[in-house]
Amino acid sequence: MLYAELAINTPVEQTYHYHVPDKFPELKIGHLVRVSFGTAMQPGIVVGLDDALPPDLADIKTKPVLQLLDPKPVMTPMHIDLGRWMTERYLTPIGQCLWLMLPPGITGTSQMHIELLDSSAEPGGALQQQIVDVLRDEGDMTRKQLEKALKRKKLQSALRALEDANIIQQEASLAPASVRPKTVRTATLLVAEEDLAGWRLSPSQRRIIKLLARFPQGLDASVVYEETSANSSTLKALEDRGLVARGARSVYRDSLADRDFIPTEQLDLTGDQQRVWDHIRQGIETHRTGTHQPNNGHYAYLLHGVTGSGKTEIYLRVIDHVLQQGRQAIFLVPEIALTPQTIQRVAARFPDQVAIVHGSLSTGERYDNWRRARKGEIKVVVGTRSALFTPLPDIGLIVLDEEHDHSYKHAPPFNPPYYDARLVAEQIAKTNGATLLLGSATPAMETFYRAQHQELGYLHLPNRIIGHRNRVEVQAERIGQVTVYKPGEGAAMTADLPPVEVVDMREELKRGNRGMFSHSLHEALKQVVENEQQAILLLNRRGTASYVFCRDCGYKVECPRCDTSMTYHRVDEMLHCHRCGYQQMPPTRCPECGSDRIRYFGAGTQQVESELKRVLPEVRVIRWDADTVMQPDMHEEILGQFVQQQADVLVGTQMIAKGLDLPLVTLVGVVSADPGLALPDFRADERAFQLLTQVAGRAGRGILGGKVIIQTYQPEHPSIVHAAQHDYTGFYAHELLNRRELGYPPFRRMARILVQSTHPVNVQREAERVAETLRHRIAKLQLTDTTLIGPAPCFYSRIDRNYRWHILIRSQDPTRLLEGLQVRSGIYVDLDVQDVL
DNA sequence: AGCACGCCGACT
DNA sequence: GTCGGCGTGCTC
Repeated sequence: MLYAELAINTPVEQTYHYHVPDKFPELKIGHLVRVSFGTAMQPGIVVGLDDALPPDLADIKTKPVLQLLDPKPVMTPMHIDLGRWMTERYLTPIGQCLWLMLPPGITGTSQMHIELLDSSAEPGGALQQQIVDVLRDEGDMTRKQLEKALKRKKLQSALRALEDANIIQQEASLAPASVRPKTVRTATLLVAEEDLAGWRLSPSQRRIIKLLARFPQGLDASVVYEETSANSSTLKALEDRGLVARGARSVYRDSLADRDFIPTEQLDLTGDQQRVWDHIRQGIETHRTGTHQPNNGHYAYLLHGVTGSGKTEIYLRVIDHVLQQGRQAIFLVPEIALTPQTIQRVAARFPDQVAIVHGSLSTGERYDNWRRARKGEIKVVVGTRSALFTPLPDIGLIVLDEEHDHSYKHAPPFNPPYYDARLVAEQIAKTNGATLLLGSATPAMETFYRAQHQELGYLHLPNRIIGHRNRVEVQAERIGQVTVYKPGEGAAMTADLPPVEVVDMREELKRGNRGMFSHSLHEALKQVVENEQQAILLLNRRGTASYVFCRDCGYKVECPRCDTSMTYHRVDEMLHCHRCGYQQMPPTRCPECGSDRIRYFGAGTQQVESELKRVLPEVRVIRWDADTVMQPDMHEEILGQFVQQQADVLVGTQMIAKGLDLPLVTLVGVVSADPGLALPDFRADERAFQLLTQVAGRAGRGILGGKVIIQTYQPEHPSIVHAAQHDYTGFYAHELLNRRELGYPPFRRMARILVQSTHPVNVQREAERVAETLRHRIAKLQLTDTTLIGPAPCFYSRIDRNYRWHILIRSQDPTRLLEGLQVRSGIYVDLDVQDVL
């Protein structure tokens, strides 16, 4: 007898064994099947096949595999191994780890159907009687429907009593998948056009025939309607007369299908790029020939390159190389909407081979991308962290661009496992003999540390490229200016990073300037506008909020669900909560004292815009932040407007610091660098440094050069000092000392237990209970290197009605402490925490 | 996650 | 005496 070991999507760590009836001779590892599990009907993934049961299960009687839900395996053995690895690393049940890799909607959920057997029954008990009445009036239904009809849950015991009395029967079934292949209607002409000479046909019927005659293979009905302005009844009429056959065609939902990318060729490499590329290529060759030592060998690299140093061209070269070997590549970016230029470049270099995978796709699009990838029809997947799990048959390369970005961490309020895409990518690379490239201008502390310790190959691109000498000269002539840049190696022109001026706002205050802009920044902005160049103004407002408050009594409008200040949005004239999305009308009178002197205060982009217009009345401004971007596609629109010089100044928050290439920007101003420096997060300084360095890199990417002005009240802060000097290694060395002293990553791992509850008392009690358990275990297991911080309220102490407490754990191996820990709902265990706010 | 089993208060 | 509360343990 053949037995299948299945992973079921339940919060249970173990797998379950079922026997395989003879009618499934083709059953393979990775197949999705339907089985009875407990009282439910569940989908399961085959993770093992064997002729015998494991010895400890020898005298168990197995249930059968009931159905094959997809003729093809839904994942490769590599992906199953990856799931097992995640189970161990993140202490998350195998089922949940594997389901993470499936497109949503591919399986339905278990449903309990209730059938009334004896409609004349008079059961004891009011509830039982109600159930019988409802079933008699409305017919058989599912458990969910019954709960809804009776407006109550907890029907368990009543239903069981009814079943015992043979009044009803309950049967579990698996609901059908909510996502399916899409089909479109087609039409094909069945006769020759000339044979219809004597037929009486309406004008629209004639138009259809005429059109279809040109396409003997048939056309999509939608095209027919569009071209002939006929409708389906006309087509139906033709079908009824036997002239046209209507059919259906299976299509892929493809969000890229109606976008054009102008194919581009490879660029010549600079000397630096050539060295990096040679290094990677040699690595791939050695790897493929098997002489490679996987553990200290460098199939995994940190590509450390300043902004504009040409990392993307390296990525494209490696992708191309891997595709030529017949393998596929995954290219991850932090956020699709914020990196349109990068995506554009990848899509243009590999036309018709790229799919884009991210969270805002419809389930249909995700399903179709997934199916195409599984069939080997996609060569390059570009996407956010979840794209890592695309079932490509033979992954040869994984790129993580801007690898320091925190969006590579999967974290609550999503479902576990709380994986780090950098580590998962490395695991895939390791098991699949693939190359891993982690690229950044400001690598995460952990990543650089690992590169220093030879766990990752270190590749460096220290120079910014402005362009080819020819192009630069042509451009300079056109603009009528001499470029400030110098020729580098080969044909490339390279540039120094822009000079950074740090303005001490305390001095400005002393000189009587109480405005938002220092004298320096004001002058620089004026210059930019006069010279018809462009500027970016960054508002670092991580962890800060603006206020709507009463001038008379000081009352502040707070979100009733989060206890954070609400922000006024001019777009819809509403107050918004940035944590949970709650909205309300702005008060016209103070709810506390009745005063009508309600004021809006805070360093929002709106305030920057108004102030800018006050000091430079002729300036044209575009704001780019979460308030102006209502839909995801507005990112590209805003960016497009700025690129086309419809504005002089782009004002925005963190998101403007990402990988934008804006050649006309000659000035970057950081309005205030200070928020974010004082946050209770051990990565706060690192984040601030990264943000400032990244945004500074936006200046002077064209031939015009540029400069950066950082306004701050803490000019001596290490994050600011080092960012101002573009000094990554200096910052790294300084921060590493801190981390070592405090036992933070990379010296120990940092785990976090987050406790959420709508009851402030419960949440504290629960957090203290968990902490007590942990202290107990630390003592019992003698985990001398493990220390707890907390329990304490989180920085964001309430989000969306939930009060939040946490416990932070510093440990060489938090797994030992946390494995087997009972976590009830509302408790989230994150073993590699990024954000601790 | 569901669901069954099991042991204690408030209802007929 | 039963209904139903949720604590504990199991699902091949």
